This record gives sequence, C-alpha cells and structure tokens, in this order.
Amino acid sequence: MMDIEVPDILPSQQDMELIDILWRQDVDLGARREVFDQNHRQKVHALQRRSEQEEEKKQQRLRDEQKALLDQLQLDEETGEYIPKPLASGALTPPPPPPPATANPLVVTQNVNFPEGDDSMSFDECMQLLEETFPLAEDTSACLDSAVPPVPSSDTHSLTPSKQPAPPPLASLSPAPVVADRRGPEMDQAWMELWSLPELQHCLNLQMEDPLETTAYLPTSIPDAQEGNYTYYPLSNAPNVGPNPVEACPPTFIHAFEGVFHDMVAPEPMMGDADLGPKGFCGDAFYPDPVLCPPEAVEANVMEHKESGILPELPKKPPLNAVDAHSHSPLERCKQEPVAEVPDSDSGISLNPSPHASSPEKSVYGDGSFGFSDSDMDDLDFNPGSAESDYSEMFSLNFQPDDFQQSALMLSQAGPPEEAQQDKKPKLHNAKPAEEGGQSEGPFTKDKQKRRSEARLSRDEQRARALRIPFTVDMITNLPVDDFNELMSKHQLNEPQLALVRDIRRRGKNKVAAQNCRKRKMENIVGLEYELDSLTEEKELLQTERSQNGSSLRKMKHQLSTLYLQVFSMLGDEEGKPYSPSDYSLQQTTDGSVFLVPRTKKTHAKSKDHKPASAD
DNA sequence: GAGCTTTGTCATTCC
DNA sequence: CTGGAATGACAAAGC
Repeated sequence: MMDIEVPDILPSQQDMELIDILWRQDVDLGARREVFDQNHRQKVHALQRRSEQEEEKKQQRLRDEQKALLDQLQLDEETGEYIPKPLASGALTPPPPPPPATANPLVVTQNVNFPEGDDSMSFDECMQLLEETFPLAEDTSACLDSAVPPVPSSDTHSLTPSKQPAPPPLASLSPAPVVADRRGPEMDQAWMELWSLPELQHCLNLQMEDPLETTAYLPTSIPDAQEGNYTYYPLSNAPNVGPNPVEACPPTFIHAFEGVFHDMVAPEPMMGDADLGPKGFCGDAFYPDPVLCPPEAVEANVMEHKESGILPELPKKPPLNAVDAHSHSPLERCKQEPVAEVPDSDSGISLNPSPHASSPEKSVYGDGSFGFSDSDMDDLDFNPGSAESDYSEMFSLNFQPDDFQQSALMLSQAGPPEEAQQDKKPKLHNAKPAEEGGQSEGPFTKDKQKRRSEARLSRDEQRARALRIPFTVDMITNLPVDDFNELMSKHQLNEPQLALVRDIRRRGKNKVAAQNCRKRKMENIVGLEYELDSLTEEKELLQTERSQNGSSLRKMKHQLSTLYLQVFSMLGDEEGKPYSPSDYSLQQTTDGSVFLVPRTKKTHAKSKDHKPASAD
C-alpha cells in the first residue's frame, strides 16, 4: 500500500517530512501517528546528540589511552621506532587498534549490559564477541518465516514484502547498496545476518501485538542505530534479555517493521495475537476455507455456540472468522474490546461480516449481554457474570439458524422483497441497506455518531435475534397495525417473543416519535427565534415611528403656541390695552366662533362676559 | 472530571 | 379499550 523509501536507519529530516506528507495522504496506512510525531523525532534527535557526545568521549578516552601507551614506549634512536619500555613487558603488543566500538560500528555495547569501562575491551574480546554472535545467526537462516520475508533494509516504512526482494542467501551476502553509503559493507553484512536471527523473526511475528507499546522503545533504540551501535549478541543469550520474546527482540526492529505488518496482516483480528507466534500466524486454523464456510454460516454458528454458553470443540468447530480465532487466544480474551475497535483493513480480508467488529458498542461476542429482554438489559449490563441467563435459557427455544432463515424466507414471500433480503442478512445490520456501506469505513472516519446510532439500534436487533424472532426490527416497527397483527398471527410466537416484539415495536415507535418530537421542538425553537426576530424588528420600526410622531407633535404644539400668542397680540380692549394671555384664553365654540374668556372667572365669563373676539 | 450534546428509553397523557 | 402520538424526564455515551 505504502511504499516509502527510507534508506537509512534513522530517516533524515527530509525523509521524515516525506513520511509526514505520505502519512497525511494515506492515513489508512494504520501506522500510528506518533511514529511520525515531531516531538518524537525531536526526542530521537536529542538522544542522537547524546550518543554523539558519548562517542566523542569514547574517542577522547581512546586518544588518551594511546597517549598513555606511547608514554610506555621509548623511541629507538637507531630505527626511529617506538619500542616498549622494559617495565611494560606485558604491553609488547603494538598499540591496540581502536576498539571495535568505534572502528567498526558492528560491535558496540550500548544495548548490552557491559560494564561502563567497556572501552578497555581488547580486540580479542571484540573478536570473541563476534564469534559468539554470528555463528548463531548463521544457524538460524532456516527459520526464516515465509510470511515475513527478511528485507535487508532499515527502511521502516517501505517494507512492502511483495515488492522487496528477499535477501540473498547468507553464503552470497553482499552489502545492500542502499545502505552502503553511510554504514559501509560491514554494516550491511551485519544487517543481512541480523535478519536471519530467529529472535528477530520471532519478533517480527510478535511486533503487531501493540504498535504503541513497541514504538515506545524507539527513542532509546534509534540513536543506537544512527550511531551504528548495533549489538549483535545472540538475543537469547544476552544477560539482559528475559524469556519474553517481545523483550528479547530489540524494539528498534519491532518498530522498524511495523509498516510491514500493517500491510501484511492488516485484518485487525490478527493484531495482538502475540502468543500465537509464527505458527499461529501462519496456521491454517485461522484461515478457514471461505468456500466451505460462508460468513453467514460462521456467524450463525458462533451465535449458536455463544448462546449455549459453550465454545465449540475444536474438531466440530466451524471455521472461525478472524475475531473468533482471536478470541480463543488467552491473551486475546483480555484484549477483545480493543481489537473490536480496530477497523477493517483495506485488504478486504476481514472475515467478520458483523458490523460490530468496529462498533463502539459492546461486542456481540464479548459482553454476552444480548439475548436479554429490554427490562433485563440494564441489570445485565452491570452483571456480566450472569450474562448467559438469557431468554434462550429461560424459555429453551428451539430455533436453529436454518429455521431462522426459513422463517425469513417465508416472510419474504408475504412481504416486500427487500425486507426479505434484509432478513437473510445478519440481523445485526440495520435494515437500511444504504447505510451498510459505511460500515467498512476506516479508523479515521468522523461519522461516529452514525456508527453509534447503528450500534445503538442493534440492541433490539440483538434481542430479537437472541429470541429467534424472524422479523427485522424495521418490520416490527414500521409495519401498519393490520399487517403487523397479520404477521404475528402467521408466526406462532411464544409469550417472551411476543412481549419482545411488542417492546421492540413500542420502542421503535417511541424512538421515531421522540425524534419527531425533538425535531418539532427544534423547529418550534427556530420558529420562535424567527418570530422573535421579526417582532424585534417591528418593535424598532414602531419606536422609530413613535419618535417621529412625537417630534412632529412637539413641532405642531410649538406652532400652535406661536399662533396663539400672535392672536392675543392682536387683541385689545376698548382702551386699546392688550389682553394678557395669563388672564384670558381663547375658546372656540362648535359653530366656529371664537371667544375671549377670562381665566380666573371662567364660569362667570362664560355666562356674562362673553364677548366676540374681534380679530381685526 | 465536569459540562454539554445526542440519542434511546420509559412513563404518562391525550386523541 | 387499544394503539399510537406527543412529550417530559432520565440515563448512557461521546465530545
């Protein structure tokens, strides 16, 4: 799938950028992001720098050692050569070559529990070390796992087995030109031999157990690789290696070939099967003949065994799908939930037809909670120990998968064909076929709500299936009352089945009703918000109009008072004396005539002092 | 770990 | 009386 050429042990910055780009382009790779994490790489670089410093210290010590050795020699004045001083009789050997740790990156001690002062290791010791290491490596060439073709490259992400040529036989080992530029022929040969180590092969089979866990080793291992500090000790003999093969395998290698296994063993059920070992990985038991065992039959069989609470015996065992094979591993029983979360691979090899393999809901095969009435479900959710006290046990139904399919077939003759087709499918699928296409989405899908909804709905599917109810939940829920009653009368269902069907119908109806209710509520809220907005707008308009009216009213009042005073100013008594507006007011009668009325004696004036206002 | 959202479910009321 | 719609309330799960 992904084929990135990263020719060196530690990818360069450019390589890592390329990895980043490619990772973003193909997030379905399955490789975890932390593999390419920038912080991660920074740690790696920091460790690399530290290793370089240690290397410098070693070389400095080496120089000091050589200097001290020279001090023990004396210059032969005749030949001009240095000869050992008489006191240093034990040091007659010429100046020792630099320890292989520095002269030859093949042999270093960083990963081995040697004393700190290992720089004093003699050349002979180093040679002995090599002898101890490589004979074992050569013995193990026969252990090559065909499923894991050894690739003599440190490329951590381009190890697509089908594309990489297998390494030549050990007899014809030659340095890979890809890596020769920085490590040299010795390094490459060491790599070739390292590839033949059985521990490595074993680790490669185990590395898929937990990529997170293995990659966690990377910061300590990569710098060593970068420095060429490879330790080729027989891993099984190394003092710091425990019996656990995972521990025995240098994490660098585990990490290095993570990409291989994402490509090779992408079907998620195989992941985490650490204790199966190479045999389990390649064993026939985990790859049953799909022709002899269609997925439906597998699932039906598994259902049968699950409900009986007894795992099938191996000889009678139906060909297991991957999840089942997985679940039989002791280790896997502890890891079933995480595995169920692992998405389907791109390879399409997954044998599990159930959408629950990737469902966040409890696994059908894991929690044992299906097969309970709705009223029991809550109790059972918190009581896994009683997980098998289900309807099947309580009512001892005799309903074989064949019966199930026959009933569905019968139903299909009476009902719409698409419903019958759904019935033949595993009931765990929701009856909306259009949504089934989304089940195989990868781990990076964002449609979790949808998956969750489907898984949620499948609870009733599970219950119905546990009671062998030969209808889909959609049928139970959506059929009209008459059709539903007719359906019920056609099939002789016992009391628990009828109760469950009624519950399913009620819940289904109520679920739709709740959805409609919420939808209506939301629409009401939206409508009220819209109404609020329009009312607010109207209020603003009215306020504007009111202010305009007020201003015009004030203007008219002002004009009226001006006119009033003007009229008064034109009025005068017999003596020509003007009337005071404070003492008199102008009043108009209904016939249009205007009178000047004294304010203080209004009533009086009205009756006796009425004078026509002469506005001349 | 608290808070929010979404969804399913139950109980209840009403038609 | 029954079935179903409507809805408030609660719980679980995810974010």
